[in-house]
Amino acid sequence: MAPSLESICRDLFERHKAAITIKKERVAVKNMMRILEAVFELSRQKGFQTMTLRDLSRESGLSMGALYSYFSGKDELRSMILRQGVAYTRKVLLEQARVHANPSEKLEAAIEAHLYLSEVLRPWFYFAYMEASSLSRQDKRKATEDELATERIFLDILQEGVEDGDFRCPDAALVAALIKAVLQDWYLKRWKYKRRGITVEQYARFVVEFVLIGLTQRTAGRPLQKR
Amino acid sequence: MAPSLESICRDLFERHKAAITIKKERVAVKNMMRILEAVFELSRQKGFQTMTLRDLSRESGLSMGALYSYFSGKDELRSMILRQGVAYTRKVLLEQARVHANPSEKLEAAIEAHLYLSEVLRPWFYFAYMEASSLSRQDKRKATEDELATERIFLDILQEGVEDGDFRCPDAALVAALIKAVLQDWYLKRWKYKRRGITVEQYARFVVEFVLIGLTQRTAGRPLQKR
DNA sequence: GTCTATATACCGATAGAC
DNA sequence: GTCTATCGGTATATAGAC
Repeated sequence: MAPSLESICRDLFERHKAAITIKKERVAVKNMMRILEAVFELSRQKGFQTMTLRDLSRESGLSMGALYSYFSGKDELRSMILRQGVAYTRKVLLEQARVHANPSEKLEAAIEAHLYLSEVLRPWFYFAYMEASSLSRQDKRKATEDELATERIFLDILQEGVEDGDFRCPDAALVAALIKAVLQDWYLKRWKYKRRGITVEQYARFVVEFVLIGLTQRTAGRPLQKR
Repeated sequence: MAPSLESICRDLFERHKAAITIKKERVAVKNMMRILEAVFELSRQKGFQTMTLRDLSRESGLSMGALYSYFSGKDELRSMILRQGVAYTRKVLLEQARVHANPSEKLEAAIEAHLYLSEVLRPWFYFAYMEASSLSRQDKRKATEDELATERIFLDILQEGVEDGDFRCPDAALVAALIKAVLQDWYLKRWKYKRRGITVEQYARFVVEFVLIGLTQRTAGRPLQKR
């Protein structure tokens, strides 16, 4: 199924059926989407913590009481959203790495998949990044593991390329971190690229090209100048 | 003067003398440091919005009333910190670009300077990044301008290198953005690099090398694969 | 299922003693 | 300069009508 807010909200409903008091899927998914769109908009404007449930009630069109039929409290609302996004991203990236044969193509496919996914679910990605820091100790630990898991996908592709002799890369972990940082910049600083008229296709091409050059042209390196 | 929390707090006091009711510099700077360290710690733990002034009072050791002698309200506290950090960073980077002759050295010096600065003032940089999104409309506009101004410093160096024939770079703006994204990752995801035992020197060397290879080995590029 | 009305608690900010 | 005590406002969460 193509990634979209609706498909991921339906998934969300399935996973939280037990806790949600509304039983009709059509009603529940529709309202869940209204709630999430409102959360993303309000969080973008002023942050999740600053957003009050009264704000959310106004923006989503549901009453305070109705909101509490969909989640048990403000904190649970946040962690529910975060958990759902992570699993989805991982699934898509692994799929892309699997269907291609050689490391260069895998890398290109994974980079493009991440960019296009963050394009469709940009509010979700933005929210996840910004709110990950204000989690409970336990949830925060899980969030760092998720970050590393995504990076691991890129790292595995890089290491496979090194073994095959396609890539020269003495510090694959750093390259994987660089890729992740650059992919994050696309959805975190979207205004910057939009202002310059850069499309996701152009950005994807730039990232793939720049990284592949670094992976194929690497020399042994030179000592860092002391000062 | 070498960058440090104390020197930048002294600067802060000088610039806000009019609004601060405490007149003895020694007392004011000492307490200002305690306040800022507490703000950074609490913001890191749970975000600036979630941090209450009661939290800040407890963590800093000053009473609620005393806090209000150092800033006129919670919002002013935040924007005071943000404004102070930006001017400082810009000054240091420009200084580094100025004292070197050729573009490669300028680029290397600016990258290293940014990394070392974010090392010394890491809590400050982290705070600035995380809180920039929840600003007033006017302050937010200023924050985006500041972001572009920092990027502009790198862009100017790149363009100078292209003119001199040292760099091949059809999309300097994207490379500048990439550099900035990677520098930000160092202070935003510090735990990741710390866990892997990567020092700031190693990271600086990696970034400089990877970017310079991209700038000297670039081909005309190839079409993005359709799918 | 969704609403309004309200209980309870905590926040930012200030006044005034020391 | 720093403190304690307190005001007014607003937040989360719930109870009960429809």
